[in-house]
Amino acid sequence: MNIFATLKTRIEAVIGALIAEGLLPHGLDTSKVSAEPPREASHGDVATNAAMVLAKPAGKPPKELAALLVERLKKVPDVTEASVAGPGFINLKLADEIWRSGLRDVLAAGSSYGDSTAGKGEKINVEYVSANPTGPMHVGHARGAVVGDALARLLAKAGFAVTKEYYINDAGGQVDHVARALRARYLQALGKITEDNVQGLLARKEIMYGGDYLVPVATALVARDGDKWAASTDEKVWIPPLRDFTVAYMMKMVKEDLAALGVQHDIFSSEKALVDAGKVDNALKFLADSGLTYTGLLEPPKGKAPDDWEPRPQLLFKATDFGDEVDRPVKKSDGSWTYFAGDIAYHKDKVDRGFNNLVNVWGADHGGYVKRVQAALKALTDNKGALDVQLCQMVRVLNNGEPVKMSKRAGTFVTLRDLIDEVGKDVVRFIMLTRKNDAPLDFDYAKVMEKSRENPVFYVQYAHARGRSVFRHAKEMFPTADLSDAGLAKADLARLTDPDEIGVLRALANWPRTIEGAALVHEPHRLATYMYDLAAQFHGLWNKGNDATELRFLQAGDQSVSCARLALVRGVGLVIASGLAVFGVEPVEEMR
RNA sequence: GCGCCCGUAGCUCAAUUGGAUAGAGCAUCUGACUACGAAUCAGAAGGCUGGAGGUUCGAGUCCUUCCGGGCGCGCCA
Repeated sequence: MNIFATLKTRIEAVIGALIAEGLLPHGLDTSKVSAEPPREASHGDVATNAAMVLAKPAGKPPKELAALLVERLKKVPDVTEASVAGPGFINLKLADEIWRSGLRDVLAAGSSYGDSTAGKGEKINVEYVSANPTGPMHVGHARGAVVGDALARLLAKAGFAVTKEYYINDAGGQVDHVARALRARYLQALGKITEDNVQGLLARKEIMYGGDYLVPVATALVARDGDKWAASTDEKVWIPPLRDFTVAYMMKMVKEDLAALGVQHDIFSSEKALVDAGKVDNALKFLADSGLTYTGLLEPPKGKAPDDWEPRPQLLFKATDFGDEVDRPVKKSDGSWTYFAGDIAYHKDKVDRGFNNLVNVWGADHGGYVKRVQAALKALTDNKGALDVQLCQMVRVLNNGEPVKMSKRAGTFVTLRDLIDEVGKDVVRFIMLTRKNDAPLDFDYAKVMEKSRENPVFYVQYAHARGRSVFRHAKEMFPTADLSDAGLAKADLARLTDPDEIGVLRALANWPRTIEGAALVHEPHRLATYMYDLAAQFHGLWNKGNDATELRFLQAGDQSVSCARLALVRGVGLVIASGLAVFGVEPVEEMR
């Protein structure tokens, strides 16, 4: 248990004692009582709002209640000072020893420090990337991939049973379009048509794909099937095999790209497989049986009616019963299922697999789609299921402030591979996690490689590398000392007395609650801020040793103090490393 | 026209989920290197949190409304 949770239970015990003595009413709800580090360090180590949230139900003015609590809190173990401040906050000061014992906890837990049981082992499904198998992955996919992957790792660290999932949209018209484009490249590869012919074909409205990336696919198809698909002009003959071929090829590319990013999914779910298994029909029958679908007409969108609008009866899902703006079509007017119908089936499938807690990571252009899927999930689970959709805003790729639009490799948009080639996997991952995902992000090649405080990746990695460097020196200086985590835990930590040293220990004690908080609200980027701040404190302490040499971590004549400080350095390194692990980033041993 | 997201220092962004005097970096100004790597650090200055109402002990955060920006808006996926 972390220090703040410990203090909270002790505060609750004090309240309980006051209730038992009849000084506070029975049945007092303490669920809103908090024990948090105050923003302002001068306010002490822990602040509680107990007096303020309990004042009304207890029928006492906040200040009076606070005074009562303060008297008792002063006697609580590890509390050295308690005082009332502002409107009724109670500020506690703790003995330095509690922070030192926190450091021992870090060393004992190692890389699992900060792990939480908040998730109670509950199953949660995180679906992310889910890029259509129609072409190479681009920057936008990269952001979704990193955010989803880090969120999944974060939730796992916070005690959830996480499944990482990818939904392959391999059933709709998009993949047919790619098949048509592939056919053009295929005929070209066979020498039957020229590049000009290809461009002519690709310019046709129904063929929206066909970048150069299809050329090797066509070559591979020729290698496998020869000219088997060249003769027939009937799409029905060649679309299915070409579609399957390209989907398989594209998914292989997608998986390679994701592997290069260090992203791995547990499950790949196929839309086509859902359709073929009849799950769409089943899901919609389920809704129909619940009386949640009907055949009706939709109003045209207000203020922006399409020119060719004409009302047509369609099968609609009663999304408005579950908080959506309008009812949503599940069948096209030709009677075939809409994409939404497939998505209903897919989410039903997730529910049937035991997930009531779902997270989807989507691009911001799908924002308009959120409510209807949430409505569908509520309908499918009798309002029990929860779906959180994390929307990722655009990434602007820049180089020294100049927009980069084209890929060097693919010649069209900036691909995920471009990013990795340019700056490396770890930098891509970290930078993608420095902003909350619903805010646009600038990704500047030059800036993210800069070696300065401006660049959070560098700054955090530098702190880690500096710590490792201290240990390299320590091994020479104290060749017989036990510098393992277990050995350092036995160091005389009472030698850590400088306010800035204690300050770093306080920061380490905040790691577990940072993890829990970030996991609960699905915001992995919070860890980036934490790591940056911890790095800043560490660099500050380091530099203090430049002037005050007695504060340097290593003191040649004093192994005892050196080991205490090495324990601190190691604690910082462990926490940074465990934060980077959530981000899927390797901590570096030294900067080069 | 409707819906969703966003609006915080000159710039780029935080802010413990409703907590106290809203914090960092950059830029500006002032300092610290015969170094456990100064690739860093210490300090100064910078704010009516887009505007106006409301909810309460307490609002950047929640509600209403307006202004400004982004995304989306029947049978595309």
